Amino acid sequence: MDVSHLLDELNDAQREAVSAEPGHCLVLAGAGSGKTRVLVHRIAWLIQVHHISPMAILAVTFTNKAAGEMRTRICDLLSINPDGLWIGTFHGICHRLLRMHAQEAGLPETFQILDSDDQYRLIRRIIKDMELDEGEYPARAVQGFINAQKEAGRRVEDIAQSTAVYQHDIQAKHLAIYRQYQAACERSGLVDFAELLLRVVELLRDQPARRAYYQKRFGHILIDEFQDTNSLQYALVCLLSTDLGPVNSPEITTTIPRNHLFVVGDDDQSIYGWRGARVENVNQFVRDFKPSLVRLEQNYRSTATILAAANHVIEHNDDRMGKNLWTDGEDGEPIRIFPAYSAEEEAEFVIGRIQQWVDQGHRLSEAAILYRSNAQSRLFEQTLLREDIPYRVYGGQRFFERAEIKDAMAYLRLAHNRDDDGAFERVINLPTRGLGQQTLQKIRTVAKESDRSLWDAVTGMLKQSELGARGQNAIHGFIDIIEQIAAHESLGSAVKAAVELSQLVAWYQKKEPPDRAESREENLAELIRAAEGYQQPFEDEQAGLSPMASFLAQAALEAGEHQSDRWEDCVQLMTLHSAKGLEFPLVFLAGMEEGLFPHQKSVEEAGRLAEERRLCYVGMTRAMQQLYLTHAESRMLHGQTSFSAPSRFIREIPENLTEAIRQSQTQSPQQMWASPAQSQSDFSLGAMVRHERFGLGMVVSLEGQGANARVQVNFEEAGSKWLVLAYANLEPVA
DNA sequence: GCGATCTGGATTTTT
DNA sequence: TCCAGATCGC
Repeated sequence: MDVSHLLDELNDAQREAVSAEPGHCLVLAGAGSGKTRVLVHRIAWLIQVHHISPMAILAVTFTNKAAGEMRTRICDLLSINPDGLWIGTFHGICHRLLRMHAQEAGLPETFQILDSDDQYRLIRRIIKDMELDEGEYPARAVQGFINAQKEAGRRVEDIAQSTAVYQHDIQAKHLAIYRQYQAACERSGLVDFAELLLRVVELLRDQPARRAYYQKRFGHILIDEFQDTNSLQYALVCLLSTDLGPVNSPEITTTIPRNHLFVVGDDDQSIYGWRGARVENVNQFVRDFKPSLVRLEQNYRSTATILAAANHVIEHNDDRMGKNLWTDGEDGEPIRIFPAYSAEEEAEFVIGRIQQWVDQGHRLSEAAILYRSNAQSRLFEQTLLREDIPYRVYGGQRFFERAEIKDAMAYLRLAHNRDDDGAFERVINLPTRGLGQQTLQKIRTVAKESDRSLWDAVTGMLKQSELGARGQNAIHGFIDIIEQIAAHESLGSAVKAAVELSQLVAWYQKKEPPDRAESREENLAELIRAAEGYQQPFEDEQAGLSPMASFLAQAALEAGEHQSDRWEDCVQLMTLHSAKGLEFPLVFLAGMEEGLFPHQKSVEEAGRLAEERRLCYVGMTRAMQQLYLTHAESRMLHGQTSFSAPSRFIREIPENLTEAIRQSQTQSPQQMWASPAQSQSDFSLGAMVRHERFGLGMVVSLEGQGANARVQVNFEEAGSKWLVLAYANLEPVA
């Protein structure tokens, strides 16, 4: 078979990776270096050249989107549908394994997935039930604690046994909540996201035969975005590998042919440390598996100037694996830096430049405005709205996260599994059917005392007539609805029944303004349509899942699009985090200010600056042709005007790669930072200073050093305002 | 059960 | 400033 097409369009490094000999391989893939292409071609290479069965290949990604894209591209490349090939997210794959081995993993066959929102609600409920102070034990923090424990592979028992730290009251309480939470999950047959992974890790760890089976089956394991893996995911990879001595008993490993890991990642693009991702896993992988190493450094996206600038910024980080992006393309235009007086002016400037871009015959959708935090989108949106320019904001609520969808889904969940207490709590009185807190509390108490689910408890209480007449009626009605939904055979009609019988639409119409209610109604209609057209994945069917179970799992695992992607031509607005993996001809990094980016919290907490810098690197490398960095001297933050110096990341770009749009201030940002004249020693209490905009003022206090240095000034000309400023924005007056 | 009012907190996000 | 969540009064 002619396989030249698999290598023809690749550069040397890509070719080296795709055709790497059996053994482990680590591909360090810089931004825009064609990493997905390498993964896809590698899989095709394994199938067509090494005649590996698709069944023996496991490809893991981080998002459903990436998994879908990879599948499509493989289909295109091979022009066959590689059935049996496992491509999915860590969670998707673990879900699949648990469906196949529910019993062995200690789960009921009907187990359902608890998404973050469900998890949060459940934890809050438990904290309330335990009569703990919600101020002292915020559910969010406890949720973080529990997930962190699970991600470290720690069960309640593991922690309870490990001594000292958990003797303190707070930790002991956290642990107690964890215990209650886990018990509640088990009673209801619910599995949270971390649990999906942990159960599989435990299954493979404790059952050598199973482990051996999958080690043998998956001869080739490919993992994307390895820098984003957490401890649990790393543990899973180790368990699936035949090579990691300590976890495998010799009698088993010797009988299994060696399997191969192909890992792709970029330590410079690790931006999810705050949610448990461990860049260290990349180095750990090198130590544990001694892979061959391929660097993809040729960039096909950005101009040489943009790459040079990004390289300079990222070089300020230590502990890199080292990589230098290059291109054989053109130098392109300089990085443009705009110092705005205010955030409003920044927005106007950015949108002005976008209009110019369009006037030059380009498309709106080629322009992206990237920012550090979501709140920054507001001003841009206002300005775009005023100028009547269409735009799209990424992020926000996704389809299956919408309240009305979750409501309807709770009816379905309950119809599917009566023990789902989370679902019960959510809709037992929604729409309100006259059940008060008292009745509800009574039901909870009974359930708790008899260690039964709420559904069991309430049906029991009905039989014993332990409820008031009104409550009795209400609950009868509710039970009736659930039973009716459950009686439907097809998924589509069950969902339709859930939406109709629940009378959610009427409820929202009564409760909310017409436009809001209308959108909810549309979403519910969309839900029915989605259910009616739902095609159960082959694997789910194979695993013996009912369409309903599979639909519910899908909804939790894949929350759907943020917005219906109307393919309109519009400006793209998103956070730097959401921009990862995307590219745009024209990119604005807005709000490049100390305190905002790098964010204050990351500056304060030791060791978090490097990740901010990587985020900057990610942002810069999104740009194909033009890159603007803008910062505002003043902006409204939490209802107060605050003043900030330009971001240190601007300073880290050599001046010869940049062009200052306005030399309004005394110096360019680079000079502001570099100039020895602008240091604390040049200011003293009571000294007079001048500010470009606020005029003459007097120094009333001084604090901080370097980037965080601030001086408080009383500006008499500006109506005796006391403003806190960066030194760099002030000029001493003799 | 629900609207009006008060309060506190405000990176980043996928599964 | 702006939002969500808690609290209060009917």
